[in-house]
Amino acid sequence: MAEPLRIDLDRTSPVPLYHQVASAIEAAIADGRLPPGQLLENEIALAARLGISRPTARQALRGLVDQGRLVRRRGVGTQVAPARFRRPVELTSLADDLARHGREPGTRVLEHTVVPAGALVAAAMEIDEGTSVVLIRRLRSADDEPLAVMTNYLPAQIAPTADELATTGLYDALRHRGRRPRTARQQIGARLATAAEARMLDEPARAAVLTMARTAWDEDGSVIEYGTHIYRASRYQFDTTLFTG
Amino acid sequence: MAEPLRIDLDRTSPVPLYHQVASAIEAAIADGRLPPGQLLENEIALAARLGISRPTARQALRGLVDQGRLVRRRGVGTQVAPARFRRPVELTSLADDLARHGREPGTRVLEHTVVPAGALVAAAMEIDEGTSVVLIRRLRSADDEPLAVMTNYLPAQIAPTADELATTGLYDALRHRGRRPRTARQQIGARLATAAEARMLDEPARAAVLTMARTAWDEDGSVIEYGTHIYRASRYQFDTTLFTG
DNA sequence: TATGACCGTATGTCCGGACAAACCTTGACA
DNA sequence: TGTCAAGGTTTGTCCGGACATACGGTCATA
Repeated sequence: MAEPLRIDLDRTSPVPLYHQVASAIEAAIADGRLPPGQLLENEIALAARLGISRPTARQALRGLVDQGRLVRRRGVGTQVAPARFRRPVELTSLADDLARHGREPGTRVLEHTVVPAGALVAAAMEIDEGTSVVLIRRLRSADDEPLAVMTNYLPAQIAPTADELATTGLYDALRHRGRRPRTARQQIGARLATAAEARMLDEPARAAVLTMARTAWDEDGSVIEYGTHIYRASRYQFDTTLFTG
Repeated sequence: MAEPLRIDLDRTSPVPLYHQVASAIEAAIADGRLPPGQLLENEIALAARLGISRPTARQALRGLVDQGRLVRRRGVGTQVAPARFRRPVELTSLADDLARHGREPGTRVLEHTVVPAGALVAAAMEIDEGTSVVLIRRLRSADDEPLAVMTNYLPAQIAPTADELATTGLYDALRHRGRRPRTARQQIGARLATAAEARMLDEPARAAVLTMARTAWDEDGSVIEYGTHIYRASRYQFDTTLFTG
């Protein structure tokens, strides 16, 4: 322990105390003030210093341990976890991926219509065949280079407008409507591009493309989105980190 | 609430009370005594009935909520979550995938040699260039149909023998040596098969193949395996489920 | 010098209580 | 009949305390 991390608490804020503490520590880890392996002060000292109870301090630390940002050992203390054990917190969207690599996302909305759900779409969305859904097809790009063609189906009452999608990602728009994805199932495969796809993506004929089909559910367990996407395999790959129980 | 779930606690056991409670509820969910959507009795009643304090009851329930087995809403109560919220537990291997679909895995070991690590392999395995590693190349099949060509690099001291690999999966062999993978990072992409690859996989020339590069670490943070794999896109796709924190 | 017992430290488990906030239902009123 | 306010229910947050258990180092002893 060099010097203890400074944490300002606001007891008038509606944000719970434990969350304020956790956010402060998380931020310190993220920007390097707390490097991997760094030992934190112990719970008792932390609680005393901040003027909170030990259970509250523990609640803050436990959340960070659950995210894999801290590791704790009895008799030893609490330290910052190695970077590779930290689990991602959000379902990533293409916009997030690009932003992380410092690339500029772009969107051209190719189609935005209401259609009756076909058999496949209805099954994926867990609705009756023929129910009206909004179909959105977008050409996504990074630094003005075409990257993917995305086809999404959404329940009519939560679908973003074409204007929204031109400036923001689909998941951001959904979050803005208070529908936060909680679970998603995705299937990743590959095939050869059709002539039309190759043209749109600026690829040679019969190039390999990555395919991804994804269904996303919110916390109520209802489907908020189903999409089938095609990515240029020459410019994009899926990068995931997995953890054991 | 039909009838309350019967839970027997053993206060002399070294197993914490909250864990005994959580296990009992988890088992009841697993075998269907508590179906999805079922409302549990409230925390206070549960604690009183079992003779434990409310914080202890909450700790049990919180663990199950974190695993996605229960959902709670203030003013409403605690319910068993929809089935799809239950998280998968393990890093999956090909053998696991095939077993889940009831297909018979097969392995032909094409190569099993000691080689000095090249620049790419050394970087991925976090070792010095030129260090001796074991290279293993296998042709994997399902129901006698070729499915993938897998190339793995392992630290020499933990590498399974060719005989082991003929009958069991790589991860099983590593687990058998006490090296359990804890984290893995994988990159999934696609490209066209080379002529030799197409021949091995029984695919037409210039077919699309899925590529996967994976690095796995154990609980100490040391690399236990690095592999680059090629899958027949016509017969295989990656199926993953994602969750938000 | 090597080894084992001891002890301080830090987290793990558990208890009891109090108030706040969100949710649903009910009933009164327009 | 429709709507809004009130109240009861349930989980969320926070406090204070107590003892248990695992870890690591130190010190005394063989």
